[in-house]
Amino acid sequence: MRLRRERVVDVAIALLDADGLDALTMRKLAARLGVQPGALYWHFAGKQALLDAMADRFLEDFTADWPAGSWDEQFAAASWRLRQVLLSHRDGARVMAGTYVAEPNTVLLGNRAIEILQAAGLPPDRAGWAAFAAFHFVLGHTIEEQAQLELAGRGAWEPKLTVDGIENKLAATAFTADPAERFGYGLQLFLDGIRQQLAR
Amino acid sequence: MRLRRERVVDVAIALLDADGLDALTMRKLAARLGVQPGALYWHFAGKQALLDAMADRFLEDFTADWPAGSWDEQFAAASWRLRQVLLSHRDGARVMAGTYVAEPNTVLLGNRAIEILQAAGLPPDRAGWAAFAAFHFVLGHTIEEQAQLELAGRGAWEPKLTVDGIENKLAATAFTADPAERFGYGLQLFLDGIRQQLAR
DNA sequence: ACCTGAACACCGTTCAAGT
DNA sequence: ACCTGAACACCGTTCAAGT
Repeated sequence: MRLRRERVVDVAIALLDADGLDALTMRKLAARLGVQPGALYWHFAGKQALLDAMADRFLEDFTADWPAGSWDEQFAAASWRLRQVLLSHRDGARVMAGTYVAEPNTVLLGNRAIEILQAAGLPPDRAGWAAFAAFHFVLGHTIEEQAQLELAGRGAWEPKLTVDGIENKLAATAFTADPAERFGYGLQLFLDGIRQQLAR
Repeated sequence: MRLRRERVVDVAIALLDADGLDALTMRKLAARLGVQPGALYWHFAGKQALLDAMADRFLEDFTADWPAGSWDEQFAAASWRLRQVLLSHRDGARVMAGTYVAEPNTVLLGNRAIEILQAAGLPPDRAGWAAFAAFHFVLGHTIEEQAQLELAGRGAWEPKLTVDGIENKLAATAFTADPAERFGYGLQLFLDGIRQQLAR
């Protein structure tokens, strides 16, 4: 069968969803594929290359059905959707954060984001920087959101609201509120900032 | 000597700066301390606890000499300084990104950021969410900045400006421009967003 | 072209026992 | 209180050799 490379990514993602990123090893993956560990290195240069392929798979068909509307509606919808895609795979955000933007679907998404912002009126380079900043926010937020999910799922979960006798305000606001509400607020902050830039 | 725990962190950071995060292993650290690997587990519950302590050390004296000025000047200055601190240690941003906000200096910094934004006029919870969003931006930006430094230092560095025949616009804008300029732009976007919120 | 067998050079962590 | 000795249960990666 000539569909090996794709199947490796399929099973790797299944393993990720089941056991998490820390438990995703080349050896376990090989075992599940009924193959020797070394065989994987014919298909992928190394573990990171496999992770890159997995992250890119997350974004499959992402740009295919793109949201309609004004530039800020499109940008907001895409951001919400990216968060959703990352949340739909265990440790999804952490996987994506470790990759470099060089795989096809990732490039397509980045280009699309830049085009939206350019069409809105931002200069090309600023559009790129803004897209990057937004990407960092979504990743950072979702990594932390999933980290909380892991901790909650693994039992022991006390937010540590005071440390060394001083109040942990960041923890208090972050762990109490609804993650989606927090995400929406950060996104709004970002969009307001771009609008302000456009007004200049 | 009763200063063991602190010395472990000292040497761990020295090892990080010299060889990078991937080469920082408990066994190498133990060897450099002239001790058996197992000995480290008397001082730290595990490797992550050591990493947490290292990240918190990065922020030592951070809140001690806090910038003066209006709320946005203070916030901007603190952001620039955080980036600088992370850049001053190899893989510094990646180390900090892996930790949870529960160590003393990290908590102090988070609280300070929230207080600034609250004094500016943001409600307590919004101040926390905004501080988190800013933190995510700084970390995300600096991780990627250091990833580029690693790649550049390790030789092979061609930005891959096209992939599968399509242009990689994100890479083009991100790898061409001055990182500090990009950082400043993202920060401005963020501050503009907060000002917009305050105006409502 | 694709995989096996078998090795190399490591890891983090635990824990009885020592001092 | 702090560390040793020694083990346990793994890792990612390479590469000749097979088919």
